[in-house]
Amino acid sequence: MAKVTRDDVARLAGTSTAVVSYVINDGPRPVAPATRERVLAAIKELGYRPDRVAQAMASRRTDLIGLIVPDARQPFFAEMAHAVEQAAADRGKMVLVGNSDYLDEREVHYLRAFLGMRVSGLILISQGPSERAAAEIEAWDARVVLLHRRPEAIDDVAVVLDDVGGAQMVTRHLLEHGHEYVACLGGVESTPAYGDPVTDHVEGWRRAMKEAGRSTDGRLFQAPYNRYDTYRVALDLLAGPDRPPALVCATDDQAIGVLRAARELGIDVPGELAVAGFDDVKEAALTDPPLTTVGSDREAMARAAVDLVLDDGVRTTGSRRERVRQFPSGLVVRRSCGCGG
Amino acid sequence: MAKVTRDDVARLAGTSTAVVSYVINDGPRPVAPATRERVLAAIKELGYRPDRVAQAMASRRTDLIGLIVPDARQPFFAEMAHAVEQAAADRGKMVLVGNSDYLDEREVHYLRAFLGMRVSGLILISQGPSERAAAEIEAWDARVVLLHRRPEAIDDVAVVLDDVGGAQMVTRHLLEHGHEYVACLGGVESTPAYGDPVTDHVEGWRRAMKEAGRSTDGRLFQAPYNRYDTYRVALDLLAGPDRPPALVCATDDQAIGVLRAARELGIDVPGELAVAGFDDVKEAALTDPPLTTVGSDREAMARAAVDLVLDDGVRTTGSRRERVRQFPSGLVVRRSCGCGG
DNA sequence: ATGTGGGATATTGTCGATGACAAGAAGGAT
DNA sequence: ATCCTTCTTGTCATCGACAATATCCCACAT
Repeated sequence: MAKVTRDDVARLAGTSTAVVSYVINDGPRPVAPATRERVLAAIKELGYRPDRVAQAMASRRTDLIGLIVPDARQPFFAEMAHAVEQAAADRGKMVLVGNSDYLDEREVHYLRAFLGMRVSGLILISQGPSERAAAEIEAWDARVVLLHRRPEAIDDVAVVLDDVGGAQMVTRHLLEHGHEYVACLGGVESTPAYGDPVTDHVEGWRRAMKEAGRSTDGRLFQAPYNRYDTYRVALDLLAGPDRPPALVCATDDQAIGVLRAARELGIDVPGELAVAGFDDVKEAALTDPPLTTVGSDREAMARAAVDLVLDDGVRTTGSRRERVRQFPSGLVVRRSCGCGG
Repeated sequence: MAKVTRDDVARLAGTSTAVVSYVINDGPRPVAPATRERVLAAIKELGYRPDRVAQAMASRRTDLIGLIVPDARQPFFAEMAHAVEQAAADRGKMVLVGNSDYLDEREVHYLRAFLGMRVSGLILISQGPSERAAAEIEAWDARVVLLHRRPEAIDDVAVVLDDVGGAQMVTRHLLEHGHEYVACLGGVESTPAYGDPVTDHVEGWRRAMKEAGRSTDGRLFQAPYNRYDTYRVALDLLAGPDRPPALVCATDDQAIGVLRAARELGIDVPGELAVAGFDDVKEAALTDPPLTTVGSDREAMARAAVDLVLDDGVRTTGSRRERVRQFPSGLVVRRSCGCGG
């Protein structure tokens, strides 16, 4: 079956090709109702679908938004990606998702690929220092909005959470339960990265500990960002001689790994070990015990990111601070901290 | 910064535009080494990136593969999507992922969108009867490979698992543990769909029960395909008067919901209730107890799907049967069935 | 010298739409 | 009737690359 083009439609409708275009994306010129009907009928009869590639070519636009995440298999990113898709769909845009797999190289790869596809904007949940990504963005003069994480190298508009405040909040909460101290499970990055949520979580924990007059020395542990590796790390940590009485994790996924390890070792949560996570992924409500964590309005953040990337104000001037849109985080109390029952 | 086009490169390198193309995708004509060097230098100096849209326009090809899944937030689909991405990357293709959210309308939406973007092929993990999808595929004369599920309406090449055999296998295994009978937790579809894995799982369970001389009457239950809803359904099911001694679930995600409900109710697994899932998602190894399930070589299936969609033989003739590539499933024994410890 | 073969490079039509601009038609005012 | 408006519709250059075809250049055989 040969491809149906706009010319075929025009021929059948007895009009010019321009009119067909006018009907399709109503504008830029008005079309007489009768003509419109004929064109519509022809389109339906032939089963014509405009070729998006050609449209993009001619109009120099697309209704695509690129979204790059570290790993869409992780619940948090999956949920965030879904929220972005929804927000984009509400504005008639489609989202292309790329997984960087926490690799600089793949991040740049997708950046290039998406930009080459002329996406109308890019939302980036970055990883690592991202200097190469920054260079790429610069080279293309691309519209980019950073989401969730804000690498120092990339100076674009960002939509982030109050990570420090959130972590401080949970830590305080755990402290209020009367634990002698609260340990922290952070990430594995060697160099604490500026603008990194996990780094901020650690900072929040530090502040809460300090204001409570507790020392943080030797109480910060590290684990990868996924439940599987964290599970292994936690087995050691919890089986060791100085198991902390309470532990705040930088992400829910890590907390889930910890919970699993605790069960394996027969450690009662929250009786013998209080645990808290961060992110409030859907699954946090279904762990055993349900996980106390820090939540945010993910839909609102996704919407903000989409709006920023599509509307003005993205490449506005202003200090770095002013170009960051920070959302509040809220404590989600469940049972893993020792509350309720 | 104005966009750098191929013409700019040609000008700087002092050659014609065609030569630049020849260098970029070496061919179809040879280029003298010296010239190639000059072109390469010019490309680097200008930071030139070929415009993918224009390339697609002119060459009538893209290196894109569309993948439509019901919901990428579910572990199984997320893992499958990842495997497809890997397989595609190995062949130099990029994957575009769309979520149908189990809606016919969105399935067609993505089908249209991807086809309009001239993807070189489509891999479809379909849902529902998909008549509209079938019509769309027909209209575009698209290269489609069905993965995981094979709706009756769409008669394309398919890559599937031996779902019946797998379910039969686990059911037998549970039966061998000496349970009086094994109940089954299937999906919620009103009309059992042809080519649907879950329907096949139920069929496998039925066969295993029959060959063991057990009745299946009143022993088939239903729940949605995700852990959250299944958790609620399971609370009722397990708290009821005739709780089954063993339960095979149509998916791991459901089994995880069941496990959670059992814990909530204080029912020991596998002591008081043996549980098995299907899919062997990564998480199955980390549940408590670890989940006995049915696995498959996901990478091989993804590779097969990608190969089929890119190579010949896709629209080959042959009976429906012959155009289905079925992979074997294998029992993954862990502890939720009562084995080991 | 002249012809010739073939590798390297240039020219150009094409893909399928968009949208600026030109042009045509219809209706109103003078 | 003639001339403007105003509303619709048609023409065509354009987007940025590909690739078929044409052309050039030069070594080599005759």
